[in-house]
Amino acid sequence: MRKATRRSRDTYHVGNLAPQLLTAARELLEDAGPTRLSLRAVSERVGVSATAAYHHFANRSELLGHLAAKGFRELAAALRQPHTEASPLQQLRSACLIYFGFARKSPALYQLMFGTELSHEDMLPELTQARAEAFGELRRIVAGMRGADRDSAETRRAALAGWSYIHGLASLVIHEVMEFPPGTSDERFIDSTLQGFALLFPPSEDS
Amino acid sequence: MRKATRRSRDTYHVGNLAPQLLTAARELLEDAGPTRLSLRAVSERVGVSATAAYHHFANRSELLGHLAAKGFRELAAALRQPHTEASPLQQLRSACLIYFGFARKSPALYQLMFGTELSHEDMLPELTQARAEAFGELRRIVAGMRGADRDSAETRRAALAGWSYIHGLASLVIHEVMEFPPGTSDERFIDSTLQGFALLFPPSEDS
DNA sequence: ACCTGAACACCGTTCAAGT
DNA sequence: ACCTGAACACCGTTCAAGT
Repeated sequence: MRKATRRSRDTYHVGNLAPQLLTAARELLEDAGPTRLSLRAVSERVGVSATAAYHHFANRSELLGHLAAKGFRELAAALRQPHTEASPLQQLRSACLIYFGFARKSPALYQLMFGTELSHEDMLPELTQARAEAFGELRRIVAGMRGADRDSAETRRAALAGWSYIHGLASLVIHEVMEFPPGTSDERFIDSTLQGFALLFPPSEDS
Repeated sequence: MRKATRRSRDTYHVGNLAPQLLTAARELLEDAGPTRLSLRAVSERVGVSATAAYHHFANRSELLGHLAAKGFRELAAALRQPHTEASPLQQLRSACLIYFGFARKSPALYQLMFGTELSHEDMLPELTQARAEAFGELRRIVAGMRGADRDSAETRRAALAGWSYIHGLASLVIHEVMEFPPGTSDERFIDSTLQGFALLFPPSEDS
């Protein structure tokens, strides 16, 4: 007989509850958004009591922090492409596309990574490091473009400028502040705004 | 005798509850952050019942929407400076400083304006318009810099690129993704990242 | 017209208790 | 060691009722 009830004992003391909670949270994240993602809903999805999570995470913030850290690691991995021997501008374009695509594919995760939900007080070391790793990839790309040292102050500045630009653009689009032009590809959109920059910083044509 | 109790009847039927709620919300916003700002706390601060707000706003989202709209109007006003007859780059620098200063002075308001808390479904027309107004100021500034038409496609692209950059930079700083270098002025910081851009887009020095 | 109080369905989090 | 259930202090929101 033994009906498989909802509160199945299959998930009692399984031993790997933490990763299960994380993947459940990740699944719910894109539907609920980072603000409305609730610990209770995550627990219920796994089939576990509402308080079980507290034996694996200090609180909701910490679970979210692990989720964000995973996001930064994925972003870093996506950016860790082979050195294509293309022109500097092509490399910049390519990195922008990867970054922009990541944000567009997982907007809620991206919002979590860069948003208000992360309690900045007790930051997970894991998260701080994953974030630094992602920024490191940006520096590596920029250094390659310029044929310069990855850790020089100039490269850092250039990478921060690039990061600001692409993060701002992705942010404006996924928060629907700017409408993403319907019927346009990511490629065309990135190219268009990259052109916009050239207009903003005229390559010393007159004067 | 007539003690002035907390639930004072002074605030019963005053007639201007809506603006009072708005200013109370604005006051609480920077302490609580956009995510944790609660309608109940706002009502309590005004000295009114928890449900009174529903006679003036459809729900929490709408109140937040009005707050954000006010923020965009303030930002637009700050940007609406007289045309200083300076070099294009000086004008860009000046606009960036104003924008960056706004975000740094009211980080929670800025996060609300560009964040997840705004239910994008039923957007207030007021908010959409105030936002467009702010972007209009950016376009005006960029058009002035380039000596071009404010509504041309090129100016729009350049303005969007500029907006992406400064929004990204402000966003990274106020969300504490990038540490704002301690002991540095906004001026120095903006100049430094603006230089970073020059490095990213080399002014055609070598072929 | 404008506001209140009780009520409902949610939250995060704690704590004693169970296995 | 790992999980549960009851409980607490919060939420947003509704609705009938008061002025």
